[in-house]
Amino acid sequence: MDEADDKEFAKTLAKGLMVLEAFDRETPGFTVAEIARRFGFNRAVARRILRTLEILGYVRQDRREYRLAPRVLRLGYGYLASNRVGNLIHPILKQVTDEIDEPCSMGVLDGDEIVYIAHSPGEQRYFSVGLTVGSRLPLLTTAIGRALVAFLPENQRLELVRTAPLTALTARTVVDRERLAAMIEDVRLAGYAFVDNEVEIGLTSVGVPVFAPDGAVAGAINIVVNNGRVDETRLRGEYVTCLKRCAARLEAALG
Amino acid sequence: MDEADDKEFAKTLAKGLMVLEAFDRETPGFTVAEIARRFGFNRAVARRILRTLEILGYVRQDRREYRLAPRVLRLGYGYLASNRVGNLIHPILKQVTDEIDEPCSMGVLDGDEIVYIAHSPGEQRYFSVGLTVGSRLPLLTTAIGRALVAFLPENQRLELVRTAPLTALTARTVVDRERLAAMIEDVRLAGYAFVDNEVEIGLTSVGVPVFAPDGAVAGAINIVVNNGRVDETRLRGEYVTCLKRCAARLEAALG
DNA sequence: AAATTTATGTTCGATAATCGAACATATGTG
DNA sequence: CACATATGTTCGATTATCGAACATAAATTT
Repeated sequence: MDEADDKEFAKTLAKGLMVLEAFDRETPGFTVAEIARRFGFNRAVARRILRTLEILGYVRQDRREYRLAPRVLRLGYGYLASNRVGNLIHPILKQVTDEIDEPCSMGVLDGDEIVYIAHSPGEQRYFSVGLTVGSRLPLLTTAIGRALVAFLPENQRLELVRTAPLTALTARTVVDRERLAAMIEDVRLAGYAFVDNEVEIGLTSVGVPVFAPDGAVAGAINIVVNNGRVDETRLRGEYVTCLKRCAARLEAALG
Repeated sequence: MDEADDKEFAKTLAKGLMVLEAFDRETPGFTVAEIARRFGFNRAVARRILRTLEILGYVRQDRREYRLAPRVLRLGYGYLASNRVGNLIHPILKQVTDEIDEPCSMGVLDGDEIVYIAHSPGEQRYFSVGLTVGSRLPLLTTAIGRALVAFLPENQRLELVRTAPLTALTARTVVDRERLAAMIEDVRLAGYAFVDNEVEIGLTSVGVPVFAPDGAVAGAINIVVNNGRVDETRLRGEYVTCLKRCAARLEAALG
């Protein structure tokens, strides 16, 4: 973070936002002291921030512990509304799920991660990973991420391939950046990404890019399936075709 | 807002959050001056807040205009993750949509509004209103809202029936609070809410409450249909039954 | 093109918001 | 019950934030 320019940076605001982002599936609640410790704030600071957030309705206090309140959803909602996720994107993704009963999502680039902005779940029988709006995934290890990166302007693409985090989620995860660069090149030529067992053993995913009217890549969409349910030929054929049709619809709707 | 206690309230944080909430479908972008005018900030203040938000990645500047960046989704994501919206709630709602192909949502109480925390769209052919995670609806005019209010503790229920905003969205909207109180009483006895043309002419909706393990109402779920597609008997019968089954599954999963 | 209007960039002293240490009180634990 | 730990509360010191004033840039009009 480039917080160098002292006079032009509202530190209190930054701290408050840090606090809001701290809440998580693993740690849904914090006491004042926990927040203070985690961020190195003085306890009085942590307390004032939490109290402010409580007065504004973003958190609720239960005993000593503060938890997020539904009002926090307002903060992200403007983004979803601006991008017409509800009335355009989500229904179009649902068409994919209707056609082939597998979960389908749309994500956009945020820093060096993919953020899901819409998700249409398939049958819920498998797929333990809980993906929602706001879920984050690594850029270089996922089909949706590679589909997006592959169509970024060259300098940005190279930069991300060089620097984006790369952790081996499974034994099959490609962590060699040279090899990755070549794979992403292939994605650009093929027009889609195919990722097999690199995120979680047993999951295969295909992804294609979605373009903005000006030709820049705006995001990407994917389908995730359990291995064995669908063979590779069909994934690369029928499923990719379905995704591409979906991408075309999205481009038409958003254009 | 109870900003009376001077020493214990971080004003800069509050201002920053106001700014983040300002972005909208209608006004997705703001200049520094627009923000300053809207909230009565000094321009230097508005600028510093926007620059801070930009450095932190929550907004992006394009020419003079600032727009939300996908990072804002992090702020609400903790809430969704804490409540297991992705891996539990959403798949269960999808079962409803699979069974009867109509949109189904879950909402919770936020102040005197309902906020959607999960939404499973049906066929996209109709239903222009774009509902997503984070969408807000009036409490007393919607089936989902009435289903929730009806099962709140008495004092809170009466308070909300007395004070929650009540605007006539259509000619059929019930705006008489006495009558509304009686209707909500009926909802509690019947176990579900049925609302017909009060939100938008042509839409009918049914809603049922979802309870937390401690017996308190945690939220509510609904189905919305276009008039004429389904007759009232079937809505009150089959559809309500389906919703109640869904509510039971949610209660089991979250309990 | 020049003039006018409106928006933004920038600076800097004044002000009040924020900080942090220190102590008081509450809560949990062995 | 005593000890450890967490939170509530206060208040002077500090410095982050404010806002007026001016400079510059961009739109709009004549």
